[in-house]
Amino acid sequence: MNNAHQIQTSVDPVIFTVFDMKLHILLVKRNIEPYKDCWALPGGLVDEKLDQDLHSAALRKLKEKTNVTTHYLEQVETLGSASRDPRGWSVTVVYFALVTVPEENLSAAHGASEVRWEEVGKNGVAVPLAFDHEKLVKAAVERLRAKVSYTTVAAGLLAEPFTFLDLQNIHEIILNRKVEKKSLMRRYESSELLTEVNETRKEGRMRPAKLYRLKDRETVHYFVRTMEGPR
Amino acid sequence: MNNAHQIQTSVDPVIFTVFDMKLHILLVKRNIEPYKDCWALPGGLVDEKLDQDLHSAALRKLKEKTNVTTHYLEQVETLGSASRDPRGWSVTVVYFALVTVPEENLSAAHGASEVRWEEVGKNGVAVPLAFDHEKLVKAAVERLRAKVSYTTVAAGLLAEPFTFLDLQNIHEIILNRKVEKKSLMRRYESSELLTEVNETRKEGRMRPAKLYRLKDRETVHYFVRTMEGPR
DNA sequence: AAAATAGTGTCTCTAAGACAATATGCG
DNA sequence: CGCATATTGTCTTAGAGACACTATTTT
Repeated sequence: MNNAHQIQTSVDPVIFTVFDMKLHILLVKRNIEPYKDCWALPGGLVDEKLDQDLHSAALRKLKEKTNVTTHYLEQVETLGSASRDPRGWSVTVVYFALVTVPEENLSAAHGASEVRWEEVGKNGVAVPLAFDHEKLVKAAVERLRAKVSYTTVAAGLLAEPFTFLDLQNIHEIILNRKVEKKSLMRRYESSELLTEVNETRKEGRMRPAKLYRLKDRETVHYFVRTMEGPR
Repeated sequence: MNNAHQIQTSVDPVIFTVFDMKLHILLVKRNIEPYKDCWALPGGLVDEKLDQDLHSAALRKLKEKTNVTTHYLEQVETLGSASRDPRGWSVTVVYFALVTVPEENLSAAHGASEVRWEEVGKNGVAVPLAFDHEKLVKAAVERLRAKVSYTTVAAGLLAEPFTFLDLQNIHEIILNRKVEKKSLMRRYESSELLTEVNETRKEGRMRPAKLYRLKDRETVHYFVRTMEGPR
């Protein structure tokens, strides 16, 4: 049992944000082989010296390749096989992260010559991705959709303060379908996670909406039922 | 970026079964350092030569250390850190597996001098475990309980054919609380996963229960609501 | 028929879906 | 005021919890 293991271990964060009424993920263009010049997730090898654990490895990747900060980071799944990387057996731990607004200062560094927010459509992203990253993205999107339909995580994507309409839009964009205004309202009321803010945003010539903040950006409420959508 | 990674990668299956009206997991006694003579999960290093991917690595461990077969194997989570193994940075992928009846012929082989089914109580197992295995067990038990409360996975633990009471017992044992007979019945009826079998089991001096089989042991039905239990 | 467990009926309750009805701020 | 959106009311429906009632064997 003393075979020196050469299994490469990496973390691959799928970083979600919403803008222009669309769900986006962050991609970087690889500038080394294999898959040079191909778009990929902003992940990379775990560094035994730098990283205390997997979670902090994922946070380090987030910080290095972008400089977004996140209020939510969750492990999705781990893929490992002999075939997923041409260089040999490899394992990657997929995370998904939610960030509010895309920062302008995305730093192209550490093996990334370019960084870009890419729209997530019905069938994932439009560009081909390196390795099995399309599969990883698919897994992360599925997890995100599932989680959004029975928790309050989606609220973490919003910049504060936000209106109820913002909240509704976020849900509809992520789930890619309409959600019932009243149902959503009831859910968030019962969660007691929102707090009204008494500022008000102008926004044109009609009744202005109330503004809300999360009492605690770290707390996620779990509901016992999933939102099913129209029958 | 060419540091030779020495991260050990292992899989640790948490193998569940139910007998004597109690939930049990399979443990092996380690016969090598570190944690020699300590009980541990029946896991071990991924073998680049033997294993095509993580899933088959988990199946191999299952087969090697025990010879149970399972109808259900699910990845739970991956833990990796510099500190969880005294020998250095390591990553382990935790799986949970459901097996029907404990087989008598547990083989003590491959680094295990003893194999044993250990009862899972309210706070995990009674014996101390090697490494961070108690944490891994806790994660697996939580996942199992969650899953049982909104899917039909529990049925996979039963030897066929089984009665409805068997099904109810399995749920109550895993969840560690009463479940409503009628609710459970409705759920399984709506899932359309069971098929009546027209044999009948004698069993003493009262009305015999209908016997069921799963139409397909691989299919798991997901409900949109969680069973909440008594209010 | 009595015992004893198996299986069903049915009432209540929670929360979601649907969508109508009001409320409110501004021009 | 009237527009346009915000917010609330409320009816319906699905499915869980509670628990009583009926059914079916065997002795």
